[in-house]
Amino acid sequence: MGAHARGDPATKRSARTLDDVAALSGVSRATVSRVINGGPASEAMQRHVQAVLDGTDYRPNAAARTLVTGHSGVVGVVIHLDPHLLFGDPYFSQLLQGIADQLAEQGAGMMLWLGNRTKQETLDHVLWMGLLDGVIVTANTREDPLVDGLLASPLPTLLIGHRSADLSASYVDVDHVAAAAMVTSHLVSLGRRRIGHITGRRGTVAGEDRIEGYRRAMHRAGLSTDGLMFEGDFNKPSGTVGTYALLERGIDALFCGNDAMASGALDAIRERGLRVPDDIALAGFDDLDFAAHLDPPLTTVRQGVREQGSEAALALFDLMRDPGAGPRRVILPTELVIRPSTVGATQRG
Amino acid sequence: MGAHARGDPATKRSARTLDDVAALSGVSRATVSRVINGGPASEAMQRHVQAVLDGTDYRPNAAARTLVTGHSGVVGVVIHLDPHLLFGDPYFSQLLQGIADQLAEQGAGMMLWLGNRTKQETLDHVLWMGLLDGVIVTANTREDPLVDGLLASPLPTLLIGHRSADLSASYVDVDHVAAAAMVTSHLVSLGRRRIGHITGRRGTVAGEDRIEGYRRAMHRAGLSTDGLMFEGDFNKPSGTVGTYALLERGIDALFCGNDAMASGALDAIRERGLRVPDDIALAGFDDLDFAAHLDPPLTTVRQGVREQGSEAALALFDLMRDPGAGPRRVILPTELVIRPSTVGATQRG
DNA sequence: TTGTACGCGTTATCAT
DNA sequence: ATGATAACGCGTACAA
Repeated sequence: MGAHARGDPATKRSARTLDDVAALSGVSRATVSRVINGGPASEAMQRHVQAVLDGTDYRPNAAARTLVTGHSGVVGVVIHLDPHLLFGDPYFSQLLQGIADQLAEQGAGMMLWLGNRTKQETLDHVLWMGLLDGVIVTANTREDPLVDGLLASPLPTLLIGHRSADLSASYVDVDHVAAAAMVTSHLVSLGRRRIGHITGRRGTVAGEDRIEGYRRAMHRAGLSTDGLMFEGDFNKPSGTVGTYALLERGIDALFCGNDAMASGALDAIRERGLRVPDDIALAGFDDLDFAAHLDPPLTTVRQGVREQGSEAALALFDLMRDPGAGPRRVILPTELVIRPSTVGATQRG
Repeated sequence: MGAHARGDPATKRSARTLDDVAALSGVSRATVSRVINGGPASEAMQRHVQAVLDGTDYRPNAAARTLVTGHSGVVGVVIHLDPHLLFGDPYFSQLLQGIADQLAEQGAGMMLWLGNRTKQETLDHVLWMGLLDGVIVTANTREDPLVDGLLASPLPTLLIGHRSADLSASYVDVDHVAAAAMVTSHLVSLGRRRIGHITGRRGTVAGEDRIEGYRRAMHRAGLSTDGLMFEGDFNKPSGTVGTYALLERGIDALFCGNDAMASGALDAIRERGLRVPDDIALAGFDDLDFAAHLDPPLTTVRQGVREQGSEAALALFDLMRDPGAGPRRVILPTELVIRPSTVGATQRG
């Protein structure tokens, strides 16, 4: 019942420290360290020590290693969001997957902070926890003391999304304005004239940039946006509510700030007995998995959320490797994915 | 452009180590350490050092602290699941929220591993990363080398869910068998006789335990289960497919292994032109947020997923505090939530 | 109450 | 190529 190596297939000799292994192999601890870390060592010595190593349950002490090298191999990830927003939106799960994937690939650990606390508390916590080599943080609102604090700290910081003020910051983002303009122009090109827009949450960069893109495209086409916008919050219900409102004012197309709201819009449109795309052409943003399986499949903007995550991790590693080389800025491409919700294929086969 | 304390509201004096602070306050570093950690120190000294401390940007070095104390204040969380299963299922997001919440509450950090790697790789990684005070891992399949490895390691380990073989392990779980029997009995009590069951993924504890509960309740009621079971996988599509299959064989009620599959079942039932609950009484398991908003709202089993997460964190802390006191076993209560999908209220208002 | 000094386990610098 | 030995920054027994 003791805490011995019960369950080990081959019973390994216990060696807690480098000195233990050194004693077991009859060499100095420095040599063992070199064998482990690939320092200069003769072929014979390599094999000898490695053999001993394999016969023990030795694991390097991460704290000691971190103390002397100055880096831990751990990066922080901060996704500060109201819990119900966080798990309601597949976007963040995918983002997390992308980050986790790439970090694992690089052999790095990941410390995670979700939005359960105030931003100030979270900031203190992250900074206090020291031992981080760098941090990835989602920057989705215009005002964000958490992001400010991280950027002001000595910690290498990489933003996912960015505010226009983040001039000297490193970030990964997509061009929301251009992408939104692209969708809107697509609707225009289909001959639609009264194109509504259900916006994302006020104060978010993505939400407001997409509004800007919508506005520009409409203006470019010589179309008015008066009374055609409804303030949503990125959640499905607001898509439904907003659609009822906009239908009253007469629209022939609708661009929703994200897929979730487009899904809600679809419910409202169907409930009113209207057809998509015949009566209303509908488009979303994100291309989440379900978008292709809606009825009809949804035209939307694909932004490779997962890729954003892994690119962020990659860029952070680059930043950590050479912090002096200036900020890393990555703008990922977006893609207009045209599906029957706008192009009007017949409903089914 | 230097890495100075630019951006600090009040420009703090830089103090990287305890010695720096000691020099600044004219005392020994031991005294500063005591003030920080609440050791014996005079009132006057407390105030004096604290004042100096507040005037600096000093932060304790986590690695050094960990090295000497032997604990890091960081716990690992391992949720090993196929990515598409992970983010398709709100269950895990909520679980993670519950865990993260409680860990933050306790001032602990959280290192996260998701299922991007093989279990062996993940195991090595977690163990290699040392410096963990304990680990929480989801145990949802019958065979799991990852869980086995963690349990065999010296790391305090807490399971969420458990296999019957995990006798000496600490875990938080619900009684799936009893809960599934409860739902099934509810359907029986409504006069239903041909009650179908769409199971969870084969090999999962939750899936097989719920089958067992269903079987027992049916047997107790003297009902046969022949041809009434369909093997699902916890995902919505399998609910739809399974429902079509079971409808062919004639059922008047359906118990799905989770809410996601029940949602898929609803689509199939509606598509066949049948009514819920009039023609088919429908029940799920989990009581995820959307269950109450289905049409009709879904009868299901609430299992406080979030609570499971926070209870797991709590139990782990308890285990770490006194590892000798034997395994901690927490069985959380479940609750049958009866809604119109079984009790047959009129469709709306 | 406060200061001195040692040890935590590792890597890195220096001789050899 | 290998072995002593000095850091790394902190907590804490022990001495004062």
